[in-house]
Amino acid sequence: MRLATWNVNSIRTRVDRVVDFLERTHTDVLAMQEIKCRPEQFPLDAFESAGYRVASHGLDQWNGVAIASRVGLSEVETTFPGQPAFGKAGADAVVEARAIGATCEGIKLWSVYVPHGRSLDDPHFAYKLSFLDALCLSAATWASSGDSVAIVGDWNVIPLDTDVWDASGPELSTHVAPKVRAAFSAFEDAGYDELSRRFLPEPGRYTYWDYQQLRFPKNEGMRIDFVLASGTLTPRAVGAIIDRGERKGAGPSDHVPVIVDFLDDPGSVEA
DNA sequence: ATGCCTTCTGCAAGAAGA
Repeated sequence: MRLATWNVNSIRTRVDRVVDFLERTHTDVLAMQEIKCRPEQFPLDAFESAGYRVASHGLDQWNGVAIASRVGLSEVETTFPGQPAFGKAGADAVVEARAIGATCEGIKLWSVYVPHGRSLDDPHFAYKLSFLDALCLSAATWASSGDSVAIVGDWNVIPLDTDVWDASGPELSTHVAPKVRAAFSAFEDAGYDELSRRFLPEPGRYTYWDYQQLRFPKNEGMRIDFVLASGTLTPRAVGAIIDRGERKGAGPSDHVPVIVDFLDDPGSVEA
C-alpha cells in the first residue's frame, strides 16, 4: 500500500496537479493539508473520476485537511480527542480544521496540519504546543490498543538542525524551539517511528521551500512534513520517497509529497 | 525605507503562511 502526505496549499488551485500525482505514482491513499476550502467547495469530481473517495474537513479559507483513498475510507472523524481550540483575543475560540482521521485498508490514518506558532511570544505558539501535546496523548492511546496507526502531515517542526538550510534564522524559532522539538520527539516515547527518515536520512532532504528569495533553486528549504507510524505498522514499511519534482514547473505547492510504501498486512493474507 | 511569493476574500488591501 502506497501512502503519501502533501500540504497542497489550496486544492482548488492544485487539483489537476494532485490527481496527476496520484495517477503517476500509483498512490493509494493521500493525506492532504491546507486544502483551503469547505467540503462543498472541494473538487470531488476529479478525484472520483480517478477512482478515489475523499473525506474532507474545512471551515473557511484557512487550514483544511482531507484524505483521498482508492482502498477504502471509513470511520471518518474531523477532530481528535482533546484537540484544542484557538481564537484571537476577544474572539470566540474555534476548533480549527487541522485534523481528519479515517480507516483505510486497516490503517487508522490521521492527516494533521500542526499550527505554525507565528512567534515565540504569540498565543499561537502556546496553541501549537497544546495541539501537539493533545495529539500525542491521543496517539499514545491509539498505539497502546495495538492498532496500525499513521499520523502524517505538515508538523511545522524542524526536528534536527540538518533539516533546514540555516537553523539560526530567527523566523524559524517556532520550528526549532526546544519545547517544540520535545513535543515532537514525545511521539517516539508514545510508540511511533518517523518513517521517511528511516529510508532517507541524508541532510538536505527537504519537503518545503518558501516561494520567496529563490529558495527552491538554491535548495534553501526545510524538512517539516513527516509520516509517523505505530509499532504494529512500522515493520511493514519498505521504502520512502520525497517527491522533490513536485516543487518544479508551473504552479507548485510550496511543499512536496512524502511517500511511504507498506507491505500488505500479513493478517489479511488468505490461508 | 520596504518587499521582492502565493493564496484567500472580494474588489482593496490585509491576513496568513514558515
